[in-house]
Amino acid sequence: MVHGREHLRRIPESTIRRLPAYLRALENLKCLRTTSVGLGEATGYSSEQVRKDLAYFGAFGTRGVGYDVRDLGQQIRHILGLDQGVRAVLVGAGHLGTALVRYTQVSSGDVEFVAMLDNDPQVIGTTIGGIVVQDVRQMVSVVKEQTIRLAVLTVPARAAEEVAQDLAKAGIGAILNFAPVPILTDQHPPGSVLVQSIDLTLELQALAYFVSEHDVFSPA
Amino acid sequence: MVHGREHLRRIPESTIRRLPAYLRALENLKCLRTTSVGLGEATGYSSEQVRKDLAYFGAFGTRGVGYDVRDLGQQIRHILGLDQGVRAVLVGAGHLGTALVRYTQVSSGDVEFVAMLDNDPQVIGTTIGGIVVQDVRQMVSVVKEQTIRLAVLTVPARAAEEVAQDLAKAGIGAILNFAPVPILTDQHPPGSVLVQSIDLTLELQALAYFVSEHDVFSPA
DNA sequence: TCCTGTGAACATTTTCACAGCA
DNA sequence: TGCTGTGAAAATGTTCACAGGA
Repeated sequence: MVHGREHLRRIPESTIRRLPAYLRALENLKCLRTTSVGLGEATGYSSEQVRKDLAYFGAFGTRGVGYDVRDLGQQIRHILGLDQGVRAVLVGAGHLGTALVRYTQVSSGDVEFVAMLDNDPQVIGTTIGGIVVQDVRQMVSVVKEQTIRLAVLTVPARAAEEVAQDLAKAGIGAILNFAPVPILTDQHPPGSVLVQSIDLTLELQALAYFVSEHDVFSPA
Repeated sequence: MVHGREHLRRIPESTIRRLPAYLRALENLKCLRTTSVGLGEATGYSSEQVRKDLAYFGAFGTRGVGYDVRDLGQQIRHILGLDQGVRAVLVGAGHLGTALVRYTQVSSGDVEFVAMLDNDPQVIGTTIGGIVVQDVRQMVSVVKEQTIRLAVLTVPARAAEEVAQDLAKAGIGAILNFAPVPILTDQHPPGSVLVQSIDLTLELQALAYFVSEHDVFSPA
């Protein structure tokens, strides 16, 4: 017989990936209450999707009324673990890395970059967005000492795998990889480090398919 | 009765999104032939997935042997429409936009940025990565005259929706949106412009969930 | 024998439809 | 009555298992 955690049905990954969008929509709302329809319109998802996603974690709404904006925001922040504060490190302080750090400092609360690393002596020691760039050879100790759980990787493709393996050894929890190459494809055990890759080239090439009007089955 | 295009079963979107990864893997291969297992290892997908994806478009392999690297590359390039050349425009020549253009000039063939736009008089007229930044007010004519089908949007959130609507009016096919806000959520007709959003803040917040060890069901 | 191509089984995700509570 | 919460149905995507040609 089941007891305790009846709620612990597996949460779909796709649900988790939508929660931050709901959170942002709530933060942008001026009013005190909203509905699943309202949240759906603000995020581009369907109202059923919103209700189902939220219901995985409990009954946050009031039937006939809707959701309390402030309370639901706190709930989602708690679910995501943002209420604990999340520390991140950027590895590769080139143009892209610099832009990304500046960018998140403006728009994202709750996840904070606490360190930047590079291997270029010209860059090490400079301050970018209020953070002093350190030598990438310090990476393992920086990650361990500051208990950093998230890494954003903006190093050249040739360096990505080695850096990723070192991050794994340092005990990082997840890597957001911008290098145009798959990393950590054979982990032991698999999945101990979560890798999420964003690859501009691949995204653009996929979009090319959808905008091209040619016949795919005509001879190459 | 069905005749002609028997092959025109619907292609899964997820298949399309993997094709560029296969293409890159093929381009990095030194040898003349490979197999679905080889392509799987190079991309991180399963060999069954590779075979199924490719088989949607025809029989490109040879049983018992595998795939011809050069030929399969050409086939995928053709399927994606890359063999026609794809022109893209960047809107928002700030730090992030600049980094992205430089980045793709290095790593991505076949999709080419042919124009950059901004609204800052200080930036308009400057040359970035060999491209002269033009006034964003020229956008519609630039897109139409150069028959640009892809746009990358790196403008501030408050400007994103307006720019996106203008891009839609100009007849753009797809937008890769980096602004932290949903765009074109109510199109008429829906789906005439394909929108793909990449939102660093949302990605980081989602990863926060997977790396946090707290109990989601404990009180907030 | 080797590796592709593919129907069938399985898994996941989304949408539908409505019961149930304020 | 209005809007949430939720099983059931539908759609989508992945893995399995093997038939079949080189």
